[in-house]
Amino acid sequence: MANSPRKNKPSKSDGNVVPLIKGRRATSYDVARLAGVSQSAVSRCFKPGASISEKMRERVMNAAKELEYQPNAIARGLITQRSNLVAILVSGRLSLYYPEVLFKITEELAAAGLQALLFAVETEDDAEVVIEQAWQYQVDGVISASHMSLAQYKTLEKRDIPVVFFNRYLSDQPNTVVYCDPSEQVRDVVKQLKTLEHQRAALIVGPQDNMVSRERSRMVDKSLAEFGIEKVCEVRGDFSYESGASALQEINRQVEDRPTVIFSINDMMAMGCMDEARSVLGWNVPKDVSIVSFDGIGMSQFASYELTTIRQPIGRMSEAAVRMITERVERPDQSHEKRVFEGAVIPGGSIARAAS
Amino acid sequence: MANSPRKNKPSKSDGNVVPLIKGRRATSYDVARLAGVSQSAVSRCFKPGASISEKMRERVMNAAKELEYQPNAIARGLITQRSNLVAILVSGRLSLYYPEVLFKITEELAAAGLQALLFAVETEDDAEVVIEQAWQYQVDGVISASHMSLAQYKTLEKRDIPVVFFNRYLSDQPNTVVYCDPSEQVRDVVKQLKTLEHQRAALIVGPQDNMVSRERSRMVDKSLAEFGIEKVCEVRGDFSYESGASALQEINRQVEDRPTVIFSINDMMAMGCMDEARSVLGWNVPKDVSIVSFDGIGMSQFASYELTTIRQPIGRMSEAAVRMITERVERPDQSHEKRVFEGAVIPGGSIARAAS
DNA sequence: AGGTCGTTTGCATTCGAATGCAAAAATGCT
DNA sequence: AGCATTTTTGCATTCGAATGCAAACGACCT
Repeated sequence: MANSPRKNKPSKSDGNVVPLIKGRRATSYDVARLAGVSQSAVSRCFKPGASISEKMRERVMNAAKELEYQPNAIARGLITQRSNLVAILVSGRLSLYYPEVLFKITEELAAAGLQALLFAVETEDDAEVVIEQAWQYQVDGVISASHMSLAQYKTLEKRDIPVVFFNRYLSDQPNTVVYCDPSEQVRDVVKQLKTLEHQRAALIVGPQDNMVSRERSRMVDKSLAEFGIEKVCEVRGDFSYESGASALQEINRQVEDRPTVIFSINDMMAMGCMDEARSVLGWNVPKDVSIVSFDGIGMSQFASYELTTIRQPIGRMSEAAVRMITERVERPDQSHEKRVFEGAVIPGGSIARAAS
Repeated sequence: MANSPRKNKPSKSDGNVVPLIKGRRATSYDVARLAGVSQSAVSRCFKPGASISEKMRERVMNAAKELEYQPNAIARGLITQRSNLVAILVSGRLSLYYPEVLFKITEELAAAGLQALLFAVETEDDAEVVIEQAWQYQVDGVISASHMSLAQYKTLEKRDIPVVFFNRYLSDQPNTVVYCDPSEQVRDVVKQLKTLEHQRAALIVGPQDNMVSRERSRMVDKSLAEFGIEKVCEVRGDFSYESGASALQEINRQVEDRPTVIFSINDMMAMGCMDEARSVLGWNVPKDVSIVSFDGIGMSQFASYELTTIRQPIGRMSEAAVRMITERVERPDQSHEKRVFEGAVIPGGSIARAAS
């Protein structure tokens, strides 16, 4: 018999079709009934590579179009044990600096048939909550661009949810990471500063618990030592424009002999610092002091700033993150991997020969 | 009998518990078995307001904790017909200007027990695809901060999916909207410009199909007319910094008599314009030319720019959008509503008495 | 026509939680 | 204690699609 509308057929007599019962969306059963085939057939039509004859596919697809049928991803997820959802964990800060990253990642995920489930994480407690929520939604993977503790990571690992860290990683722990290592570029820049006769450097770093900040400052320290440039002080900011401005004041307070160059761990603080130098302290950048920073965000190249900065290839990094998560969703046994990209120096107008 | 592990009880004899079969997550049945209760009881424990005794709740919760049980939101969604997912449609542009909006919306949604499913929309064709995907995921609602055609909106409406437009709306169509109407502030600013003896204004607008741009330029035109300031030209940009810079060149080309004030439909172009004026044309802002813009994004207040701009209260707008979508998810018959916020003038240093 | 092999199709079951209904337990009242 | 009433609990079914298995079909060959 062609029509078994539901398991228990309520009325076997009527074969007339209600196109779309007001308020209820069409299911595969509705399509099957209209096309006069089984529900399995409908299901198979929407699964690429399934065994279906051309004739049947056409019949089903016509019925599907008529009823505006689209398979229910929720029901599919339940039976296949694959939600096709990927959790994206972002903190306010990151999304502020790299809006493009989010957009790019979403786009790329969609191209791979995955959806981005966005989670806002500000504190470590947030992360706790968010990880449970992601687990409830059966996400197939996590891209983490926010803070995550080792315990939290272990939880995800135990639950067999692959995690890709974006621009951070857990040390002493095998994990999958997209990262930018600008140490070569730092060395290049410092070398250049040496030839420009710089002698004293100040450093503006980010929050203590931030890994990117720690790594970058380590690189700066190392290269300064190598080329014999003295580090006169180090002050801490929170990555924001305002904190860059006050960092400069702090530097000015701590050091009697003005540094010849200031390194900022990110562009935003560098911009705050530069503006403060020019409009409050009345220093000329780069004549009185040079500024170098990290990130290469769009506005660092605005004519008012033209920072000399070390860019991260975030487009390629986003791509890599998505590729890595999809690979691991397909094959959960995939081994861990670190993809480390080089930075690139954007030569701007913010460095010059040291003032004598 | 206490233990019926599945519908067809395979072994009624054994009561010993496998804590967590490797690789399989605990289900409500597992918890029920461990606690020695029915699956329904477990389900009720996780539903606020359900009829459950204190004693039972405790027993179940202990078992749940032991098994690290969290209800499966996918399965729940299937039976309740509520996914608790809200689609957020963003275009690259918007997310670039208001990264905070996304973050804020996600946070607020989470507070209301909803999750943000992010979709990247660049073209109208993207919107088509995205709407189908959202439909597949049974989203309970849509917040649209990107382009959407009338037909696309009608599709969603027919499917009973509530839509909240963020900073845009469909005219001649009842719809639910969060919007900013800065006409009062435009008038105030123009009035002030009049007292500063400005006579000639140029206008930098955005893409033709962009509603916000059209509305804002309409307001500017109206106020200029009211106060008798001549509009000497109008050039088109694409909201980007670069296009603001080239817009200024275009203005300079088109008009022999330099305008006394330039209106830019958004901050980003205003910044491009300002930089171009200062560093390429060698004009002094605000002495030679004043600049006024819209948005009030963070960097418009950086010391290098200090734009006089008309801010949108995006924090409150994000909140309102979330409130409105949750209301409509709870009660789909809720009538349409427009929430219009006022703008706020941020008095910056980019305007001055007109050059004579 | 009959037989073999490969392809299509349908049947029945499954995923995990929610819920209407009825049975059971707890409570209140005389 | 006995009965009425309320609260708790369990049973059985449901949501919508996917899939292993077996039956039906078709193509091809002798």
